[in-house]
Amino acid sequence: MATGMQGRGRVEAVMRRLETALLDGSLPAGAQLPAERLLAEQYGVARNTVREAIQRLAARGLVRSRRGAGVFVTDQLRTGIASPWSQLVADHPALRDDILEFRRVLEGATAYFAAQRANADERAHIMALLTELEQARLADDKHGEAQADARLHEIIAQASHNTMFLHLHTSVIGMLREHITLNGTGLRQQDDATSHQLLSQHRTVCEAICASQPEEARTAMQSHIDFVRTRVTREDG
Amino acid sequence: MATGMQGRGRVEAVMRRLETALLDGSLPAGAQLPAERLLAEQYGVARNTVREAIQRLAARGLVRSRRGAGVFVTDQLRTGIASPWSQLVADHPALRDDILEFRRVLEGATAYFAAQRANADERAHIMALLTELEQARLADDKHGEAQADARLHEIIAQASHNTMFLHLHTSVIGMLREHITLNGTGLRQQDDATSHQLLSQHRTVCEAICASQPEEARTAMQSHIDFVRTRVTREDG
DNA sequence: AATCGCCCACTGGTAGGACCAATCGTGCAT
DNA sequence: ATGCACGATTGGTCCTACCAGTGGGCGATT
Repeated sequence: MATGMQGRGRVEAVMRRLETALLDGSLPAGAQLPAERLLAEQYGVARNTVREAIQRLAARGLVRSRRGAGVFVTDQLRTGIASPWSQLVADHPALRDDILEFRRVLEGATAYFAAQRANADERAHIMALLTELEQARLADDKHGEAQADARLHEIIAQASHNTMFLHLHTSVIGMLREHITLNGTGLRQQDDATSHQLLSQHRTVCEAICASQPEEARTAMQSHIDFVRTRVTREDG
Repeated sequence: MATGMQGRGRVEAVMRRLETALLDGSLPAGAQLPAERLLAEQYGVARNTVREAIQRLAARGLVRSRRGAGVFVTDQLRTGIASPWSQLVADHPALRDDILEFRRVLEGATAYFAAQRANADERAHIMALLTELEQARLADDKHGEAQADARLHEIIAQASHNTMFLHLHTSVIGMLREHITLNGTGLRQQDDATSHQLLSQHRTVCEAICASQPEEARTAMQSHIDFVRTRVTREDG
């Protein structure tokens, strides 16, 4: 053993060394790691240990290994740390269906209670966001459209005046959005027809909420989610 | 090799299988995974492969391994969604209303999907727990009654075949139960009349589920939650 | 000489063995 | 009944061997 690496947690020790190399720039993005056999010899550990350390880094998206070629550093340091769910969502497409199914129930109930309890300010805010969404669509601003969409659902969750719905909304839907932006499996509203339908659905939901019609708000929101679901489930990996 | 696991990505295949077990509840939080040697034999792969898969799960915080003891499932999936709540619900009892309102929606939908998708085993399990609940009541076994009640709701959540409902159930409802038992604000069934009504409600829910009547199951479950809500909100402070 | 194609060294991926060290239940001795 | 020692079990590490893509270099072809 060339190095003074102690017996407790050799895998973690190797992983930390590699992490350090990633952070201090000695292993920049795109670089190729030394061969596993070489790393094992350099660190004075077995190749198994090196492999397990690399597996842990790969699980966090820091490196990516290609059989026959080598292990390469990704640029995931910028994209931030993903929650444990996002990886699960990526690996298990069935989970996406479950989430969308849950979202249908959750957002339906959220719209229901929002229609029941939204105050004047919140209604005004909702309508403002709706017009903002409308203008973003007219301006063909996809990014602003998505942003306004997110904020609209957010304020509706807030208007439900239920902490559970609000928090679950931000965490679950945020998780789903994270997955979408990470993997690029966008339900992308590239075509104008889809975009227009989405806008129309949003308008129906908002009007129902502002007219204090809970049942209508729920069914409108659920129809909206159903529409999104049809757009997202037909592809898949 | 025992299983038909192809040569491409055996580590990932093992990891997915374990993830699936984590998601569908067959490996609940705190449970111990089978021994690595056993998993290797079961999956028809080398122990190295199993270890590397476990390392990847450990890197995401889904499991934690203790030398000499075993590999254990963490509650990362639950805390990822429900983390700040257990403290908040203790500090702000008003949240309980929000939780009960949410629970009404959640368990209603859970019963709905359970009635839609429960298989024969799960239906049998549900009915078995129902009779168990019945006998616990006849024996005046309050503790056993509460236990059977919890397990009944749990298996219903499992029968919904939606991982989101299952995990939210175990986290949110579990948290609520914990809070209830801790603070002693037991809604429960001091008087026989209440206990009898609860049992009757449970029977209605179970029968609707086993008869594949989603709408009836949902309304029955929501009536049940409403009943619980009236019993819990009038007391305490 | 330029180009194409094959081959082999190198890479990660998997297998299966052996041994060490921490843990925990069991049964014996007190 | 209590406490201690032992051993079976488990994860941690090491080793060797072999399989399977990758890619570059070398030779044959044009």
